Amino acid sequence: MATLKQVAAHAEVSVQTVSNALNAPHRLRPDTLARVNRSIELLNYRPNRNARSLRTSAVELIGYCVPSWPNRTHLVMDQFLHALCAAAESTGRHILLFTAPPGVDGMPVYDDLHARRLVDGFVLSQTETRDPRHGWLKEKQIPFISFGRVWKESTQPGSWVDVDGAAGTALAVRHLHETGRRRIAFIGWPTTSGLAEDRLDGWRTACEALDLPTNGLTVHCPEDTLDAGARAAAQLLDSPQPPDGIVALSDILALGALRELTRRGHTPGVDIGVTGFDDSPLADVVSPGLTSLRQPMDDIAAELITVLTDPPAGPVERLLLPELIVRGSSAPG
Amino acid sequence: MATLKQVAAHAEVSVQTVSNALNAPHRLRPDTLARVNRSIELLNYRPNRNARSLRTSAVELIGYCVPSWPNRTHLVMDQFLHALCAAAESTGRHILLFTAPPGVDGMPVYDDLHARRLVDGFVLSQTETRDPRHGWLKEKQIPFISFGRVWKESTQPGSWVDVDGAAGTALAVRHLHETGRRRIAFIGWPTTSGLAEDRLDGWRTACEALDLPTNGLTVHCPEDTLDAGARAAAQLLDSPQPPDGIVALSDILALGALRELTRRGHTPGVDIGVTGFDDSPLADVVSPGLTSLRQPMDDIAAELITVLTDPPAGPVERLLLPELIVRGSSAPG
DNA sequence: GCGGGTGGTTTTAACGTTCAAACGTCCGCG
DNA sequence: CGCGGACGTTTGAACGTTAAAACCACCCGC
Repeated sequence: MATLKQVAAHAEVSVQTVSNALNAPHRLRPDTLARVNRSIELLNYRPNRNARSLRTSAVELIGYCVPSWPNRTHLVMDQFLHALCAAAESTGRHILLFTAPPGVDGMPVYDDLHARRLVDGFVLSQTETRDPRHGWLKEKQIPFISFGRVWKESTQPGSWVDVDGAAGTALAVRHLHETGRRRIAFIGWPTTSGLAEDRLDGWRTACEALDLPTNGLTVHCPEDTLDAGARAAAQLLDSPQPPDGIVALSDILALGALRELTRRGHTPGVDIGVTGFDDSPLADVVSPGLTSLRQPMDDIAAELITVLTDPPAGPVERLLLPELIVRGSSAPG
Repeated sequence: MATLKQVAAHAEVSVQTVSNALNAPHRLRPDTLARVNRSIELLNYRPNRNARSLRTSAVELIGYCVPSWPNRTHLVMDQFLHALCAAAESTGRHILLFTAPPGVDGMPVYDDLHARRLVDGFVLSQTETRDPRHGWLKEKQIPFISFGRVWKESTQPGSWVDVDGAAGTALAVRHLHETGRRRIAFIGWPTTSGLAEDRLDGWRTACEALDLPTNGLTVHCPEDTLDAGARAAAQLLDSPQPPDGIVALSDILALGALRELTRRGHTPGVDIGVTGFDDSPLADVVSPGLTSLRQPMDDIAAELITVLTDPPAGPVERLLLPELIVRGSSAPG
């Protein structure tokens, strides 16, 4: 494995000149630069990142705690990770994975990784209501950026990027309205979760803006399962004035609803329009396809990495819009 | 941030003695050790990993290329990643994520990460038929371990760990047989994929061992979607002698089959037993629950890390058994 | 012909750690 | 009493890189 020293010897310049050829090429005379580059090429030199990091004290690694939500399926994690990696790589950085206990118990792990200089900072996700990690990291002056808001706190420590769930469900409502639906229901989770409240708000606001009814058109499912979605749909369909559109908080709930509709002989997309959230791989794999709100993973990841690695003066608080992917469940072919 | 030097000054010993206190405590006199440890504690010292790696030329990081299979849903990736991280951490290592083009085009990325000493070695997954990566890495003497076999090669470069798909489907067949089924069908993929062939073999062998019929009881789906699974089930049910059990190659196909059964008024688990493969989160989220074969992720990950970080003399080739998780789709509760 | 830049290159030192060798002290043994 | 060895500790050097300062030509203007 070639080192700077060997390249320098080969190109008959000093070590520092080779270093400059890589980090500040404008400082070299063009012919020297060419000669050095030839030697680099010839010896197949690659800078040793450990030596560089030791000197500059920047490791160009970003920590990400691999999530393990026990009871919630995480169907788009691979998309997120891929986007995050790609965004990091576009700035010459990489993602380091680790595990940690949830909540404040995990903080020593974060601290240790940072103190031992394994990472420069962290990307947080799976943020929870009143997530303690943000305050802790801020306190310790460890760089981080949050994907997701710390709900129900008046002021949130640090910067965050999130998807505008309310705008998303509003988008779904308007789409269903445009395709002729006039009674649009919402299937969600209990509003103890900030995310659930956000998406519910969007649905309600959009309905009111369009003069659509909202009374008796919400069901809160205790869990995120197909059965729960199916039961919610059944409850709505059995009501005196059943809906002709359903906005679901998640793809899983939406798929459950679709199953119930099909079971009762309805044709999703024709009789009743249904939308989900997240555009998980499943949305494209069922029939009819499930209309769903895709989180703009590439934009999210790019923003996360930018803000983390090159932080502006003040805190960044950035909401991104999801995109409605229309499939057969709301507007057949 | 405290350094060895500062700890040494505080404990009134030399730098090397502090280093020894951490790496070879038996060399110190007990009272010196205690004194040094007190100083370490007091100054909250954490060794700088970059400096250590520079000296020892081992970074204790393992590269893993974040998969992006375009048309195949990867529902258990989060489980795998979590297990892999945990296994790495139990040996003081971590996982570094990266992206790379598929096949041989991605190899420069692997090479670069290794040459620049960002990683010590790699864990490969998403191995394909005649995967070129193994030979390439072996050639370059870059350490790696494969999760998954390179199918259809007589000899595979390097060590691998894999799940015994044939044993899995055989397990499913015997389970369905024990619960009284006598015509057990198989829904799979075209046998161009080694994995598909493996699981098909297991089904066939088990059926033959039990004197069960196999003729006209296989369907090969071109894609891994719910619809494909549903169509396959329909085709089987429409045949002159319909099956009373279905072993599916994937959870997705199994769920498609379940949907078709329900649609036709059958009761899965009672009339017909169905099993899937992978025990994805969905298996537990549908009703009735889907009986499925769980890959022993923790064992797989532990084995991968062990073989990679502490390789035995010869190549390791290790098949692990999946575990049958019985739910309502095969044996209602 | 001489002070003052300027552009290009080299020298020196440092980042924080570990390895290998040197060192000093104490002990047992002949 | 002196010598070899074991034990515990320190010294010196090195890992591969970059920041900062020093250096050296060379050119310019007066």
